[in-house]
Formats: sequence, structure tokens, C-alpha cells
Amino acid sequence: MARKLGGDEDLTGTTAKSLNKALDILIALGKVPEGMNLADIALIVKQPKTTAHRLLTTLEARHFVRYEAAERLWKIGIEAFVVGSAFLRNRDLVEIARPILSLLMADTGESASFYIEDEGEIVCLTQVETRHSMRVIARPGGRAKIHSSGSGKAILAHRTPAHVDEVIRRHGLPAATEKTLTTPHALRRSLEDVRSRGFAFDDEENALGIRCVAAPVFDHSGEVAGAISISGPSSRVTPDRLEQLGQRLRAAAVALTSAIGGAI
Amino acid sequence: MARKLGGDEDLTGTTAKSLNKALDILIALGKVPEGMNLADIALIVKQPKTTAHRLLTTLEARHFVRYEAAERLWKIGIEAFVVGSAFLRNRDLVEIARPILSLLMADTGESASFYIEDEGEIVCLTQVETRHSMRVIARPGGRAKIHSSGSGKAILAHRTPAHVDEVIRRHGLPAATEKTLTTPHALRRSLEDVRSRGFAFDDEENALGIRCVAAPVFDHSGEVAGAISISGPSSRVTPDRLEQLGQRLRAAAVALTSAIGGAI
DNA sequence: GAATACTGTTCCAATATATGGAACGATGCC
DNA sequence: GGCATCGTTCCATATATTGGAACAGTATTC
Repeated sequence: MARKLGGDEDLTGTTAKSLNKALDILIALGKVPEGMNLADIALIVKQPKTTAHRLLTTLEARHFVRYEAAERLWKIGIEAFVVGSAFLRNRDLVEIARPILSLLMADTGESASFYIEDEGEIVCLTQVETRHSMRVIARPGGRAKIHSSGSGKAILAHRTPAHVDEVIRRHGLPAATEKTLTTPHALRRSLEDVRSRGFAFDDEENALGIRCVAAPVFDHSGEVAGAISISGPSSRVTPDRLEQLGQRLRAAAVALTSAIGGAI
Repeated sequence: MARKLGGDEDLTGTTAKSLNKALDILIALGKVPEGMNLADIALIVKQPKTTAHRLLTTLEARHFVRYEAAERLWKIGIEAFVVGSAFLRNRDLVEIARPILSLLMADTGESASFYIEDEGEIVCLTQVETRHSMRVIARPGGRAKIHSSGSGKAILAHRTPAHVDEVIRRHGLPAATEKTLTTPHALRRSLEDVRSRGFAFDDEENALGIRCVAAPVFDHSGEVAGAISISGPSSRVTPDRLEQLGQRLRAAAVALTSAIGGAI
């Protein structure tokens, strides 16, 4: 369930152990926005109640977490938000991507998003929502599986085979729906399709009723920087629109690649 | 320059000291999105290079910071972004506020933002930008002074006098422009205006050439939850539009108050 | 309304852990 | 080629973290 902690960090013996425990707590709270009580937190981070409590009160004094006394729940605090948003500010990818996503949304009618890869998963940086009442939403900061998402496959298609193997080894190919590609062979075939077509297609592999078309974005060195995608209900994202949507996404991805000084 | 750290936390002797140093580092990096080198970080958090380095490598192993070897700069990492965005997800204020801000932007033509108070300052939660090429931008997660901003004054006007005193004591009334209210008396008079008019007006008090109109939003207990505002160039936000803009902001603030289950 | 089962919180001695000066190696600059 | 500046490693010292146990509140149950 919880992503295995301490999977591959280089324990040279010079890591700050208590800090790691505090980071465990922050990550755990980040996954449960509704908040958790002390006992649950202590359980998840595998620390005695006392230790978890001391770290929490310290984090609270600095507003990285806040304690909602009425609910008796610990939640992520405002300073974590303030600090974390510096990540986007730095790489002004988001600022550059949003106008392109807006056009893409206007042309296709579906929510358009920008994802980057992190640790074998993808993280949503920003999204422009459709005006349709039936819409697919992806919150900035949200994580998704790389093998069962359009953006994930668009990115993976331009990584080395060794990288793909590593992602499979670390995360497996868990089935999200009956259509999820759950074998390395099926995934690799799909990635070849992505390369030959120039865009990726997620046919209800992540959620039934939702289809997604995506294309990769490259950085200055020609490496994949991320992917942009549109997602919508299968009733609107139909197979006969696929080629047209795919080409529209390729164009948008090329525009974004060029806007961030990237090269294909 | 840097906000005084360790200003008023309750040092009961049970705080995790090394964690505090790591948080100092994160906050420092959050304020300088371009990144900093090791020596500068060590200087700012007042720690030996070695200590700063050990904390940084630990934070890096967990992706809370990342080290850009080419530039030799330490920057905020993606996990800080992922964790921090849980703050918004929890209080779904943003989701509720954005459609209201969009309408407000469409009606007034100026960028509309939603702010909440934190530690005597205000923090931007979200903004809907105008389509004008000349626009005022405020990034989510960005902080601003409470006494020289429209939203800040809208919030402050509905706090207790003791709270206002406390904010003045902690942060002073630094002048951002020649029009900034720099005396407690002038600020209190302005807050009375806010209360009698129902909206706040920032007449180039934060930046020359920029005016801002704001109105307070309340939570279920009738406490101020935050404020919404529009900001634009003084050439467009003119005195003769003030009353009309103010009433439009009041209406939007009432709508948001009601949408979050608040009471006035 | 008393008993029970939860919460979060404090205490403190033992020891594992963070500390940081000094020395090192790598890189860019003059 | 020498100098300055960057990040990195080492290791004895002592300091800060640790966590079991006991406590104190507050819902829930009987």
C-alpha cells in the first residue's frame, strides 16, 4: 500500500535519521489530506507515539503541519504549501505550459494537463479544466501510475529500455482496470506504438470510462521533460477522433518543447 | 531581510532541534526559487557547512530538495511540492473559490485572487488571471504584507484590535511605496473605512501603479477566513469605478462565504 | 453516572545520534 | 600554473534524540 520507504537511498551512514522520520510523517500526511490522528501516524511511520508526537509538535510550531483540535487530526500546514510552491516557481514550466494547455483545451474540449516523471511515477504540475460539466480532473501535485496513464506512456516511450525495466521492477504493473497493460511485453508493445505514432493513448487503462491522449515534451538536451495530455469520458474521446486528437497533441507538445528551449 | 526565525515558538525543551534546522533550510530555499549554494545556505541558517550539507543530502535523498550539479545550486524538490499541495486539497477552498474568481475576473477585467492570513502576513491560495496583456500576477504560495495590501486590510478589518496590535508589533509597518500607511493610526483609520464601506482599497500602497479592491470572506463561525481581491493597473482601476468594483467584490465575497458554509 | 477506551501529553535516564573543525578533492578563475 | 571556491569526507566528543511508562483529558459504552 504505502510506497516502500528507504527503497534506494544511499545510506552512506551520514544521513540525518530523525529528519528522515519527520519527512516520513510529512509524506504520510501529504497522502491523506483529510488528516490523521497521532496513533495512526505513529503506526504508519513505524515510530513510537512519543517520537511521532515530538516531531509533529516541532513541525507544528513551524506551520509545516497543523493540529485541528476539534477533529483531533494532524494535517499538512501552510508553510509546507508555501515552501512546496517554490518548486513550480523555479522551473517556470507551469507558466509556459498553461497558455498552451488552454489552447489545447479550447480546441479539443477536454481537460488538458502537464505531467513530469518522478521516481517511476508521474506528477501533475498543472491542469486546465474543460468547461464541460462532465470532466476529468487531476490536481496539481497528484501522482499517477506511469504504465497506466497516457502521459506516463508518452514519457516512458522515450526512456531507455533499462529505465523501463527499472520502473517495472520498482512499481510492478498493477491493474487499475480490466484494460490495464499488466505484462512487460504488452507495455513494451504499447510503447513502440507511441514511438511510431508520436503520441500515446490510454484506453480506459487507468479508469473505466476515461480515455486519454498524450504526447511527450523534450528539454534542451533532447531528454523527455514530461508530457501533456487531454483526458475525457470515452463517450467524447472516441476512436474516430484519435488520429486528429493525437496530431493536435503532438503539435502542442512541439510548441511546449520549443517554448522551454527544448530539442527533439 | 530574512524573517526572524525562532520568533515565538514555545521552546518547552521538547522540540526536535535538528529538524528545526532542516525546516530553516527548506524555508530559506522556498524563498529563493532560483536556488542557493551550500555556503550561502549555511550562512543563512547559521549552521556549519557540514551540518547544512548533511541535512541537505538527507533532504535530497527524499526529493525534498534537489541538487543541480551543473549550476551547483540547491533548490526545492518535487516531494516538497507534492506534500505541500496536500494543503490545498484538504481545505478545498480553492476548488470552491476558483469559479467565483473566474466570474469576478470576467466582470471586472482584472486578475482576481484569494488570500488567507498566516502569521501576520497573507498567502495567496489561487488566482485567476486577466486576459489583458498588462496584468498583475500573484503566484499561489506567495506571501504579501498585510498592512499594504487590499486583501490584508480586508482581513485585518475584521480581527480584534489586539490582533491588529500584535501584527503591527511583529511586522511593523514598512513602507513599500510613498503611499503605504506607515503609522498605526493611519492603518486603523483605513480599517474603519473598510468596515463602513464593506470592502478594502489599496491605492498604490504596495506597488506604485497598482490598485487593488478586496472584500473579506467568513467561515462557519463568522471568523474571517480570508479575502478575495482584484488587482490592476491604476489606469484601469480608477476612483470613479471604485464603488462599483467594491460592490462587485462584496457580492463575490458573500457568494464565496456562503459556498464554504460561512456566516456573516 | 460510573467504567472503559480512546485521545494527546509529560517525564527522564540511557545511549545512539548529531555535531563541526579540520583536512581533502574537485572545479573554475585569474 | 597557482589561487580561490566549491562540495565532500572523517571522526572523537558530547549533546540531542529516544521511548517506555505514567498521566490527563475527552468521548463512548454499559
